[in-house]
Parts: sequence; structure tokens; C-alpha cells
Amino acid sequence: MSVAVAKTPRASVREGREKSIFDAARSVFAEFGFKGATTAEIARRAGIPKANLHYYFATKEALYRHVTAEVLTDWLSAASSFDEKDDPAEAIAAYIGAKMDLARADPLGSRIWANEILRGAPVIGDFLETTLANWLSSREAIVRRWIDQGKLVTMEPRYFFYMIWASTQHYADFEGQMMALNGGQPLSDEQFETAKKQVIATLLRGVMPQF
Amino acid sequence: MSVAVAKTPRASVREGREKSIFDAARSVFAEFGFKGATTAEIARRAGIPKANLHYYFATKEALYRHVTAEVLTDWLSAASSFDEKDDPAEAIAAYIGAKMDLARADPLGSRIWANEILRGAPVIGDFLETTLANWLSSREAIVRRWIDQGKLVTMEPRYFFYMIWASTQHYADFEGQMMALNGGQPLSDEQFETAKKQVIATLLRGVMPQF
DNA sequence: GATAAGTTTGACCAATCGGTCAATTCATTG
DNA sequence: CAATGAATTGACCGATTGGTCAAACTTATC
Repeated sequence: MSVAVAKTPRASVREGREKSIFDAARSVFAEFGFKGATTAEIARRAGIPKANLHYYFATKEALYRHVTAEVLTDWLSAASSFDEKDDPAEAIAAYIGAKMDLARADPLGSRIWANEILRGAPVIGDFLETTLANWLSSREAIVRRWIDQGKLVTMEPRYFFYMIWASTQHYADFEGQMMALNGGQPLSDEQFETAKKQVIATLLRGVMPQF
Repeated sequence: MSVAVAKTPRASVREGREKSIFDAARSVFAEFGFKGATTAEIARRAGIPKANLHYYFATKEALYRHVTAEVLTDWLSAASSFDEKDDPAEAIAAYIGAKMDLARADPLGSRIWANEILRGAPVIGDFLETTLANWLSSREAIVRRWIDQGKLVTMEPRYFFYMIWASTQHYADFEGQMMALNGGQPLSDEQFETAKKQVIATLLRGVMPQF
């Protein structure tokens, strides 16, 4: 098996085109949702004729499914950071940090997710009911154990996860609103770091007994 | 001036039609955003021919502006509950409670707002930059005073408000996701009350020094 | 360098889009 | 009950939608 084989011009052109279509699709789906997105606008942002887009992705829905699949993968990747620590404070802080970083690094992914939920999750519904539901159940069990051990205050773990998701994804989904409230400027790296620390501090403080 | 004058059949028919169109428009805009919404679907949900819809609202955008105006009014109405108490814990709890109740009573309004932000707030942008920015500034000043008085932990008030908005509106915008994670069932009244209490408790605990 | 395979694109299609309009129905008023 | 104005609606408009197709073009292979 060859490693890092030099791509033929053909293959790399294909790769580049698919990438540029994919990126353009992400931005359009994030902004307008599936229904509001048009293949013409995606092609325009990708800088190619519409017919060329349909050569690489047969239908708008096929393209959308590719995009959402990646979003779900990224979500799960960030979720894994919850499991890397045994201490509740560390696990929660790591998870919130990872979710904040994801919202900052890839706001479009979060917005695609949000749009999908807003229209009733016709495409990722299965994922929510199976993979996500299972993830939540098992992490609820972990949090419940911590509560029983007196390491966290009494609470319903599920609603705590909702707060984490809401508070972190807000920085992606409502970036436009934050910009409007920040003198038209996007949050600087310093502002974002402050926000991130504060979200972690407030949520930790909200559920840790020793404070 | 007559009070509660009996409406003529004509006037009340007009009122009823406008209301049913308005409600249908709310649900379609909430689900698909402005771009994804179609006047045909709005008319279908209102149970009238499309031409009749255009008799009452000349354009899709005019209808959308009517809908958003109401959303902003409701937002400000809930916001006023922050000012009714002098004690920080009471003010914050009242505000979170009001925002939770609004998300529960009118999830569509929150979703219309979310869709508007996702596409860059072309219609409510002015509101965000003026009315909302002013509201936030003045309440930041109040929170800062409480911090100086040692009634709240040191923090950046703005990011705390973002957490409140995120955590509460999440119950409207992501209702579909919560349903999928709740065995396909919407949150019961009891579940919602538990969630509401927990959001208040966690956020209060997160910023109150005495805990 | 000829042939085949992969890629690009303008032109085009039926369906749907937001919106118009004239004809009709309806309720109100003198 | 005649006349007036408000309300209703099917038919229709040009523009846009997602998608197709054949012809042209580019790269790889023998």
C-alpha cells in the first residue's frame, strides 16, 4: 500500500472542486437552511456553473446529507472530551471548552445543525434518537454517579447538558447578534477567551458543592 | 368613544382572517426562515387561497415584518421582568423565569428570531444595534453595580446575559431535539417546571457569592 | 497520436416561486 | 331592493427553482 501517494492532477482537481462545493454548500445551508438554500447560490459561491455542481453532487439533498454527516462527526468528536477525565470538574470544564472551541472554529456546522432542528430534523432525526440519545443516557449515568458521591449538587443531569449545549452553541448560532451588540465587531480572540472562561466558571460553580 | 363595540360581521371576519394568516405565517417562518417560507404554504396552513392572503398582506416581506414586530415586542415584555426587583437574585430569577415561560408559551417567536439571526438579521438588525444594545448596556451597568457591592461574583455581565438567553431560548429553538431525546415526547409540564427551576438554580448559583 | 474516460458548460425543462388581475360573491347602506 | 364597496378566488404572469443533456473540452492510456 502506498503512503501519501502523489495525486494525479485529475484526482486533485476533483478533490479541490468537491471541497470548494462542500464549503460553499456549508455556508449557504448554514445561512438559509435546506429549504432556503439554492444550488445556484451554492454554485455561485463555489465559483462554478450550476451544471458542474450537479456533476459532483447529483442532488441538493445528497449534498446536504454529505454536509450534515460531517457536522455530526465533529459533534461527536468534541463530545469525546467529556470522557477523558475522571474528575467531574475537569471533565465538565474540558467538555465545555471543547464545545466552545468548536463553536468558534466552525460556527457554520453549529448553524447547519440549528437549522436542521428548526425544521424538525428530517435528516438527522435518526441520529438524535439513537446515537445522541445513547450518548446522553450514558453520560447522564456518569453525572448521576458524581451526584450520588456528593461531587455535584443534586440536579437532573439532562437539563445540565442542555445548558452546556445552549451556552456554547450560542456563540456560533447567534454570532450575528453578538456582533450587533459588540459595536458591529465580531468577538476578538481575547473577548472569546474571556467568554469561554466565564461559561466554564459559571456552569461549574452552578453545579459544584464546594463553592 | 365606544368601549368594546360589537364588531360588525365584516370587521370580525377581517380580524379572524388576519389572525389565521398571521398564525400560519408564524409557523412557516419559524420552520423554514424567511427565504425557505412560501406564501403558498402559509396560505395552505391558513386554509385560504394564496390570492386571498395577498389581499390582506401585499407581500411576503410585509407579512414577515408584521410577524417579527410582534416577536420583538414580546421579547421586550419579558425583559421588563428583570427590572421589577432590586435584589439581584430575585431580579435574575424573575428574568430567567419569564424567558423560560416565553419560550414555553411561544416557541415559534423564538424560532423566528433565531432564523432571522442565522441569516444575518437583515430585518431586525436595527433593533439589535439600537434598542437591544441599549437594553443590554443599561442592565450591564446594574449588574456591575451588584458586583461592586459584592452581591455577585466578578464577571463580565454581558456573557452572563448571553448564557441566560441561550439557556432559555434553547427550550424553544431546540424543542425538536429535546423531544427526540425524550422518547419522542414533548417535555411535560412537570419536566418543564423542573428544567425551569434548574436553569434558575444553576445560573444563580453560578454567580452568587454566598453559595 | 489516436482512443477512451473524465470534466465542463450553455441551453434547456417542468415545477414552483411571489405576485397580479378581473370576474364574482358577499355584506352593508340609503 | 338597488347600489356600493369589501372580500374572495381561479387563472395567469415573469422569474426562479432543482435538475438534465448533449456537445465540447481536458487528461490519461495504449
